[in-house]
Amino acid sequence: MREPPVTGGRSPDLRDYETSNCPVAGAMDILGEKWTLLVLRDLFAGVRRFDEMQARLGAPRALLSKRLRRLEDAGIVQRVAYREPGARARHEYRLTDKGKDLNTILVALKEWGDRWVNAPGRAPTDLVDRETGAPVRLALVRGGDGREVTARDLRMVPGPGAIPKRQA
Amino acid sequence: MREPPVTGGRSPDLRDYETSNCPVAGAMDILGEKWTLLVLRDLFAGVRRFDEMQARLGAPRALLSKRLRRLEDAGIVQRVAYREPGARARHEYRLTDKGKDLNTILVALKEWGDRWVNAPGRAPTDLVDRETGAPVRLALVRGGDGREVTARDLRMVPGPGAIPKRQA
DNA sequence: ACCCCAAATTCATATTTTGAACTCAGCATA
DNA sequence: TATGCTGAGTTCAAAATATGAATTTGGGGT
Repeated sequence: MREPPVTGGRSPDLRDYETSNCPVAGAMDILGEKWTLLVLRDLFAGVRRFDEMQARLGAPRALLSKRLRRLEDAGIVQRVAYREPGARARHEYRLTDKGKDLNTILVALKEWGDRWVNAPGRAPTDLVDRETGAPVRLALVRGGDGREVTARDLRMVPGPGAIPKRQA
Repeated sequence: MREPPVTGGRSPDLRDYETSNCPVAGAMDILGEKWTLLVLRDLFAGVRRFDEMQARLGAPRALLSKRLRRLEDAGIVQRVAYREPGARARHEYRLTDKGKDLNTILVALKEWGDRWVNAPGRAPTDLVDRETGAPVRLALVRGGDGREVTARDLRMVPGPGAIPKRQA
């Protein structure tokens, strides 16, 4: 009756566990509001000032303000004071380590968008190795030997934090 | 005046290009509505029926219905007819290739959530290699030799589809 | 003919988002 | 001392979305 999941083997069935501590849900709780991931895209692209971000996004100023505050509260961005010569002190937004660690999420979105949304071979940006200039991409790798595996080799199993449902 | 982006080198500045064809924006346009990525999480976990999904998510039925239709229209899920013995024909939702390719996005969200949202070392699921059982993770790899690189080695440069802004 | 079930749809109420206008603080200029 | 400018917001009314409960739909089984 229960058919195997896309990412999974025969058993155990992931559906027999609680979703309350799901890390995807936890991440989406912070990142899932409208504009938030695009704000982060801009931060990764080096945009740090409110007005520049607002102009690029076209988001309502009130929303942008709200989102930046939420990201600050979550420890993803940090307000940093700066002063341009002959202007008063202001502040800009910078990614914290927790924020920079969102990198793979943005890269994954970019790669999927490049493959399925835009015209093929017309990506507006490329990711390259800083030293060699060789293209860089996201891949699933096996711990230990660091060998690449395909999505079909992947299996999801209950981890140390899995919470079984009563009455499966 | 322009400070270097987090992911980038000295120049060219990515902010001098249009954002209209941004693949992240394109992806978020489809995936960015409330519940959508959690629906996909469930589909990856093997949930295929409307009611089971609704019960797990706690989302309003109307929304879930709307989201599934949108994912179907986008070619990410497919309605497939099935019949359980002694019941009438129904249909279930399955990921298409385009949908399965969202895998890395979900894995990236999972990994970030595991690192920053949940209690350390208490991930509810582990990703393992189907054959060896070895842990699998997402990594940035260099094309050609397939060597892993760090986020600090990464640089974003304008690609073939980059559209310069007038009057930079 | 009547009941059950999965898969929705409807509808009234809440919450969010939008866009334009307004505020605020401090430097510059007169 | 007043006036203006600029970046970074806040306010507010209208529009769009989300919520949750109740209802509908289309078969099949008894």
